[in-house]
Amino acid sequence: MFCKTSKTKPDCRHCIVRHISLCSHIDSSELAEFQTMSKRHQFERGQIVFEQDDRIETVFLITRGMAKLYRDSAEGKRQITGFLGPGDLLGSVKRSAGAYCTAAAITNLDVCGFDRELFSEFLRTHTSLCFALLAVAMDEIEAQYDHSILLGKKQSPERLAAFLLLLSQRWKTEGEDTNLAHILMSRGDIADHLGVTSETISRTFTHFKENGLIQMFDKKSVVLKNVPKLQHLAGFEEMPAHRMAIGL
Amino acid sequence: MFCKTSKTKPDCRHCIVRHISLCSHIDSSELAEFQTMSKRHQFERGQIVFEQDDRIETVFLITRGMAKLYRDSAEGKRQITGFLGPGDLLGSVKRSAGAYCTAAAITNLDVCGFDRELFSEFLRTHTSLCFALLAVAMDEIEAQYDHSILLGKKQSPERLAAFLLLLSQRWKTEGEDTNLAHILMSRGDIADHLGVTSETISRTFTHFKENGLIQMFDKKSVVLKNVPKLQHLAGFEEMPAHRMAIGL
DNA sequence: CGGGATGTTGAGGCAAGTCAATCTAAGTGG
DNA sequence: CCACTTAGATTGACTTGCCTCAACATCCCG
Repeated sequence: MFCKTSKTKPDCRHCIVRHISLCSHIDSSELAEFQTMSKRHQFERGQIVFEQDDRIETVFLITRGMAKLYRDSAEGKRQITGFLGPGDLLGSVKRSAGAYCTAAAITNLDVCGFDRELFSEFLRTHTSLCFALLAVAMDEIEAQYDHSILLGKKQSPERLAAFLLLLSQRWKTEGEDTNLAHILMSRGDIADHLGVTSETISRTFTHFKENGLIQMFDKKSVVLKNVPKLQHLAGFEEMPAHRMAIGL
Repeated sequence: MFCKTSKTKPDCRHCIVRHISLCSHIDSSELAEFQTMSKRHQFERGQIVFEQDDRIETVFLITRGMAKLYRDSAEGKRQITGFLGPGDLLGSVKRSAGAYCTAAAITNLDVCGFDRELFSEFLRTHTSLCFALLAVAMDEIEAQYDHSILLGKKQSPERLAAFLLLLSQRWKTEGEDTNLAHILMSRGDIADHLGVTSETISRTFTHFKENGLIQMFDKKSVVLKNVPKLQHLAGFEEMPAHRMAIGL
């Protein structure tokens, strides 16, 4: 794996994701032991963290930046199963077998790496953390259910509306206006996530602009001008809640 | 909940799903304690086990029959997130909040019911079971990834081929030919699972018959006549493995 | 043996895909 | 600093797979 490994020792106590990640379930007394297992890494924008069917040796906890998870089919089609940000967990604890997805950094990425075996062993001896991870995994299942509904039943405007609302809620920076969405991924990535083509994403964006639903200063930041209408389009009764995600 | 509760005491040691369910991770010494928590129930074909947004008080382990899990949207669209059979777990351990999906019996259904709180407590005190359930949850996430790929990128013949192969592998009865699939659900259910209409399912079935891919004695049982071609259509490099599923 | 539910087949329409031509933005090197 | 390159985004014209609506067939169960 070609990534920078930082020389600075990690300090879990003052970690930026201490309270928004799985680590919030590790109490102070056990934090020291947990910390000794971790190594900081960095990946550059575009770098592959691990490839589908690769054997997973390390699980990563993202502290900064964003990654995409995808699987390519034999015919060259790509489905992006999700995007992961700060506080999210990358890599399957369970399997010594191959990774299900490829993980790639879409921005520069800071992560905390744990040897999979050690992490797994830590889980087996710390029931509360294991239970917490189980809860995260179940949230992930529900999130995937949501995505199945989106892919199975919604048309493209509904899909993009749902995606924009989700973006604006997850990963919003402290104190920032809730109706601003930073689009860190390309149009093609959005398309591969929402099960449409990038052309359709483009057309839907302009359609939203023409109808005053959104406003765009540049291609990477969208202001949601009419949240209720977007929510109605998306079929959301309320705003999606922030959650910890996991990517396998 | 309107369901029959059996008078016969359950005997976990000789349970039909003892070795193909989560219970296989409970060793004999702890089985007695586990057994005292369980109550057998039966649901009739068509009965609702729990409704979406219902508070979950009981988790069920299916011992016989099949259930479907779905969520209805405000506009009356339905997405079936999965089908569950013997050995599969029904109901979220984690949440005291509402169920994500509605669960309905599509055949007569025998289940083992556990009080959610008790089950959750048992997990917190039995790390190996908790870890085993975590592994099941991660398998479920991967299965949902697969389904996202199906819904996001595949056309209807590919979808149906994948579904038939999955059906023939999961829930196959002992010693039965692997290329026979029992279709316990309706065409509409298949459609709502695969993100198409029931008409499209019908048309694709006849298309498969005309091309010698399958043969049907009646509407409920399909013989896979050309598994390699179906696999190629589905984009499967190998047959899907049996797994324990979980439905929330 | 009827009647309601479920499944099949046909005809026509439309949302989104495909292909292709621009437009834009971000580098890169002279 | 500007010309050149390249990747990504947008827009348009055409095509298509699936949906919709509707008619008909079949199954199941009292």
